[in-house]
Amino acid sequence: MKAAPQGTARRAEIVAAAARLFDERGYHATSMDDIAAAVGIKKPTLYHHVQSKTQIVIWIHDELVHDLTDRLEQRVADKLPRAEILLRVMDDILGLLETRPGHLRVYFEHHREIPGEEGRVAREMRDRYTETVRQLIEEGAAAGEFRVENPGLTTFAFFGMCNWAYQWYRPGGPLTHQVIARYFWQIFMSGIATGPEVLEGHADRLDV
Amino acid sequence: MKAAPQGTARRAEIVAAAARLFDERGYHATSMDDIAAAVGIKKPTLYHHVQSKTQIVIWIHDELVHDLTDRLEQRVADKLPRAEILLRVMDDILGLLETRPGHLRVYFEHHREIPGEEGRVAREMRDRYTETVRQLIEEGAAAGEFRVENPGLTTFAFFGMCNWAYQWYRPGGPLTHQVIARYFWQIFMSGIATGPEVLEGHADRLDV
DNA sequence: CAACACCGACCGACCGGACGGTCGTGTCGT
DNA sequence: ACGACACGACCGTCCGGTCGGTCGGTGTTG
Repeated sequence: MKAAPQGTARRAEIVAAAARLFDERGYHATSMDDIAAAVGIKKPTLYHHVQSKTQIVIWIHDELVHDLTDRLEQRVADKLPRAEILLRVMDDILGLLETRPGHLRVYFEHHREIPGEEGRVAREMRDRYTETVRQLIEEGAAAGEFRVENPGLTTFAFFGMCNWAYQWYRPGGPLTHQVIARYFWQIFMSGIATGPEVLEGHADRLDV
Repeated sequence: MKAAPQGTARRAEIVAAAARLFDERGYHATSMDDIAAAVGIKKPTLYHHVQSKTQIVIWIHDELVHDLTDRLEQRVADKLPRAEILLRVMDDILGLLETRPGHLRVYFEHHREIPGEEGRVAREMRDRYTETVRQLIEEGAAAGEFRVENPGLTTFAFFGMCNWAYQWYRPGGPLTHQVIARYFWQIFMSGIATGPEVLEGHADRLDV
């Protein structure tokens, strides 16, 4: 049971500061003292607002996963074209790198640190998100929109493109997340080969 | 009575065990005691073979980056078709998930823990690898093989697909890394859309 | 072939420091 | 006078790393 959303401003501040520090220095290289200092308070005061370090990770994780899930399910409910939903999913994820800096790294690299029941729930939420996209792709294939042999693998390729961005994307660059999302979506939809002749010949023997 | 493996063998054993533990439990959740136990020795003996925990990370990192770089540059020197080199790069990376389990996670998530000069060199090696692929893509574009507006972004999309695999791929599944590499390469080259009509209409207003 | 020096692999016990977390207390605004 | 917010001082633990020493094998020397 959690306290009712009371010190919401402080809490948001703490989550944002922690996520940024975790992103920059790494989770284990960031002490509770560091987080407190970043918010302008001392450690015991930080513990007045927060139960544990793990709880901050859980907050970061939950904020992200709810944000993403809400948007995705709204679009599915609105019955947007499948290809467009995929485009927007990419944009959602890339956009988070600007609106919630640091959150994605925690989400991808530290979700395993959430123990017990809360960890189970957290991982369930991510699976649900992935599964929704997988179904979208599968339905698109059944409808003849997509050429998909293995929906699971295709989903992994899809998420790989945009999820990987947390490793290199930094806000403030020349390209907005909207532009990047559109670009990746184009590749995912149409590929980069100019013609079939580019693909011929080298299909065999990957073993050597 | 059992003949203790000597010198380099021990070192390889340590690197392999450490990488596997780092992958399973996380780097910071794995103590030097754990690593020692996994090799069947005690901590002081481990330190007889190893300078520091950081050094193990460096070893893991270097093994991987040299392995990848050697293969890639050999293929460039052999003047294989560019599309085929890309296919093989994907297969190299996916293959490492089997031949060097755990190494990729350390490579991606903990390279920032290598400090000072050695960290600089390590990061230079990765950049060189990425840059080689980027040039390959750029040349392919100039040669009319690939349709590429932004080679840098295209490279990120390419690596995203295969690098992300360390998050979900587990050896022993129904699909070999060769099959997955081919599959991802197909998507990267040709996309999944069955026709241009799938792409039309939803190109504007990503802002909302 | 003994006596001895040397050496690499090995380990029990220990150190120093960092870090997550707590306690008791003070200080406001209401 | 009460709760929310703040803090200095402190605790227990864990962990990277070290110290001093044992053991067994391998020359080397008379």
